[in-house]
Amino acid sequence: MHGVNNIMDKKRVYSNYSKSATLLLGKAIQLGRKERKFTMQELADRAGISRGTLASIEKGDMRCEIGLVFELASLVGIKLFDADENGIAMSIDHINDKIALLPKSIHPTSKVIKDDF
Amino acid sequence: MHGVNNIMDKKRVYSNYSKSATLLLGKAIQLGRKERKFTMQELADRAGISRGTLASIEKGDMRCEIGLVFELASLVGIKLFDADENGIAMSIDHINDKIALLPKSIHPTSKVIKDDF
DNA sequence: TTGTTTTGTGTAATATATTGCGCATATCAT
DNA sequence: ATGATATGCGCAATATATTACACAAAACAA
Repeated sequence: MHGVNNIMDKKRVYSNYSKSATLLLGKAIQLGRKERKFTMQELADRAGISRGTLASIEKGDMRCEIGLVFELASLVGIKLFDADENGIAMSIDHINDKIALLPKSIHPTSKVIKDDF
Repeated sequence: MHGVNNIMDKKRVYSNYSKSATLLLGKAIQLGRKERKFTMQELADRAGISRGTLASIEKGDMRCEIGLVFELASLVGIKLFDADENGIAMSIDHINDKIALLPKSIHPTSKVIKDDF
């Protein structure tokens, strides 16, 4: 059960930026689906999810699994990240390289050093 | 409870593309966090989530809420959608305009018309 | 090295998402 | 207009994520 009334149901707070991003992605999925003449049921079946979940995602629901959203985006041909020919795997390596150059754990005293320039 | 053994725990299937995208985003969040000298606990507190969830997200867990992932990305300064790229980077209004031009519901017979060119 | 803090990992309890269903409404093809 | 299908939405049951906690190991500062 949720709260005693609907007002108490929401727990988290999201920034407008991430809300817009989620809504945009949902709308893009809906657009891609319609461009390809997929029924909500058809696309949901292809993604292995229920029609209701697809509806939530297209409406920009923040609480859906990121895996489902990205999978749907992939199914309707949305390029999630602008990557070069080698794809995003290469970007992951690149990010790993940059992470390797940073300290593996962050300690409180090291915070001061950063912002002096 | 999950399955009797770990083999049965996984239920969904994801494409390599969306797996890479999720991992890339998690790594980018980790990189942004370290660049800003944030402890995992600090960033988790700012996002209002637990340290364990942040760890899952940074590892590229597909089953986390998209709202949390996007919120974290926003907190460490990741631009989720490049403004003028052709991928997802359309405005919500623009996408709504394009959706309005398409039929509001998809019917089976209309499917044939699409793929003739 | 020594002490301190971060990080990695696992667990049970709780919170929440997802599902499958039914029904009403809207939309489309004819 | 009529029939057929898609969509919107609410519900209870189930599946899953998230949390809080504890512990060990690794990383860092001095």
